[in-house]
Amino acid sequence: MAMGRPARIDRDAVLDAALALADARGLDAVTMAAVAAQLDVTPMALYRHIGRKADLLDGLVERLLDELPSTTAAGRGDPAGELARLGEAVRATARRHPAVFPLLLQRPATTPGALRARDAVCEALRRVGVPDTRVARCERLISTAVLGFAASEAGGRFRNHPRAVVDDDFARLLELLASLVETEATPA
Amino acid sequence: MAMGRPARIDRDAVLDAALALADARGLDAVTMAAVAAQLDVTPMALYRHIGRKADLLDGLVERLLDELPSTTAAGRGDPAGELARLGEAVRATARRHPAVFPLLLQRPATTPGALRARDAVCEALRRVGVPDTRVARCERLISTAVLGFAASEAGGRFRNHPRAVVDDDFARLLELLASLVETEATPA
DNA sequence: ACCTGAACACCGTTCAAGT
DNA sequence: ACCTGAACACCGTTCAAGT
Repeated sequence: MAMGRPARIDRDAVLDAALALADARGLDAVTMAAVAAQLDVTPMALYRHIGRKADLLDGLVERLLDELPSTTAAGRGDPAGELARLGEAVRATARRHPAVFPLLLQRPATTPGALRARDAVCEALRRVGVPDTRVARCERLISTAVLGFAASEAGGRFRNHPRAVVDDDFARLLELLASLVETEATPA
Repeated sequence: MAMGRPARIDRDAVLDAALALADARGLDAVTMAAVAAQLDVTPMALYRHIGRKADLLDGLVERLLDELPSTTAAGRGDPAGELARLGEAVRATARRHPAVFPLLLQRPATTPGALRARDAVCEALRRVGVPDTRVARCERLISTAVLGFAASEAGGRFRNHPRAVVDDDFARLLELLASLVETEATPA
């Protein structure tokens, strides 16, 4: 039934353009006009595909969440290994999208992408032996600490520390979280 | 030498008005026009007192940092006590200024206020027995974890968890950090 | 159905001018 | 020295109109 002319852009194309702009020139550069220009379209054309600019930003956050690791069939690894994998994936996303990343801490963890990322961590925790009653809290603590670190790094809070120092800090954080997991995984 | 007419506003008054606006109606409401209106002045009058809007935002962040606890002569308390004091102070500031708080993770920790807050933590760590060579890293880990948690809370990431759950999560985080401090404070 | 032109209210910022 | 009026380039968003 759908008739009229063929679409030149869609929601995905809009988010692609906006994310590229944010990565290259920062969040302030993500303007309706600039995004539209990348797509060879007028700013008004965007409104058919995204409700308003706030939705566009939400869409960018969702894009980052989709980059985070979902459940992999990784062997029944040790906690430290699982954590290192997760942690580096989060940092890699933060480095790819430093302008958007800090927004992750400002949205409730209830979007599809957030649930997916959360479940991946929860599943890893269960696989590693954390009892069901402890999994949720454990996940919140780990995600918050790792996100907080990565957001700090992406936001530039460690700007004047050498990379090696930041890497060592992160390694120490992961050790600390591994000790948390081990405590929780050990039957009282 | 200074002549001309008396000033009706100053930098401090501008920051007061902007912070009140941010607290009451969010960061988007902090507009040059809105801040000026609170002060019964035109928007252009603000530019003599703050360079540009970005500086105004930096000034708000500095205000929050100034609220954080500086060195107190608290007795040679245990690590857990020191951490609880610090942690609750940070969360209280986050709750007072939820719109501005997340910006804390997006500025290098090199402003006067940031240095003051950092030194307070470092001093507490030394007081509690952490050797000088370990203090800096320990402070970064603690500050990042606490700031990340508080920013998540202020930003609304835990919006749909009951307050009691969030409080328990925070208590668990402090325990974890206390174990870090204890490890560092114990001579190898 | 999808995009555009015209229009609107607002935004940050400058600069010369008033007091 | 401090504030304002006028002006500018830009911003998000609407709506009716074109195809």
